[in-house]
Amino acid sequence: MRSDCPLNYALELFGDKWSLLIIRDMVFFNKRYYHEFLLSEEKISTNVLANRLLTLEKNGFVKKEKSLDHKQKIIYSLTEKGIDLVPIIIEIGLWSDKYGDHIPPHKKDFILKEIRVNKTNGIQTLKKELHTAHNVQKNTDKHSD
Amino acid sequence: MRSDCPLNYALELFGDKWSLLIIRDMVFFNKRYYHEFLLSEEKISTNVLANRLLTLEKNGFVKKEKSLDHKQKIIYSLTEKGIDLVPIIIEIGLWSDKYGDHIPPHKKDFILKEIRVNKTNGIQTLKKELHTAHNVQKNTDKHSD
DNA sequence: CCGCATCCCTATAGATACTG
DNA sequence: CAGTATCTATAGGGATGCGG
Repeated sequence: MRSDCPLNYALELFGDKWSLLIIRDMVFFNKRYYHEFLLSEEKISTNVLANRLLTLEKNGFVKKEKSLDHKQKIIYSLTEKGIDLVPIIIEIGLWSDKYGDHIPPHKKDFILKEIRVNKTNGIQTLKKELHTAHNVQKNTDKHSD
Repeated sequence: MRSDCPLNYALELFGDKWSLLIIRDMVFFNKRYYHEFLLSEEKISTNVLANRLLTLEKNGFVKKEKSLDHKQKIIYSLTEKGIDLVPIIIEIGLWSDKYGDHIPPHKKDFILKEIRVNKTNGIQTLKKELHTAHNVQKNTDKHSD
């Protein structure tokens, strides 16, 4: 660690170019499988994805388990610590909404929709949803590539 | 750009290990001079600092001007776009407050104090302060190294 | 198939010494 | 003072291999 500043602490844990995108995929697009993350439009490469998932797990943001039906499949899900990154993602989304003039409006929907939900129900609703997400199979929202 | 996701957009602009720390130094510790940034406890090196300040300026987060009294000195200050990163920093601070158990409590003060100010007066107060910061010489808060 | 691991190569980040 | 120059280290892309 470079310092014990709280901001620096966070940046060293998830302040890279990929971690929050993986969290985004899990929270907003219900992705849970390795190959699903590979399909995102940022085109993460396999070695980087494997490395990020490992360090995210090591640092307690993500947990791994084997699928009950297909035992060769691995399910990634968020811990509470990981879900608690959502308010940060939302603030970033608000900032991008203000300054990312070139961003197609429909691309902002997933995050702006979450802001509305968050304002009325709070992040608790999201936590409940995500904590059951690996038990109950949900219709996976299409990630609009 | 890897994609036009709003989150990715933001990450490509300031999602590195240094940019937000420089913003932190400007917002919370009133730093404005090149050498002041070098003194921060994370020990940024000169080339990285120069590079970050340049790209932060290019991307409209920071503006440069020459000091009126000492013309060889360059003053860095935040634009509105840069100040609007504060809510993001605050959310990160809240997260670190929850999960950074080992962080010395007094290290959290600068950000928790800002949260209180933000909740009562909002970020507007901060904006007014910072917009006059390069005109009115303020007692520079010591960055607690 | 699925989830990586490995290898190779390039690009960017960063430490240190030095300069206009 | 505010950076460059130079060199080194790490991150990352792409292809491929490999165990379960």
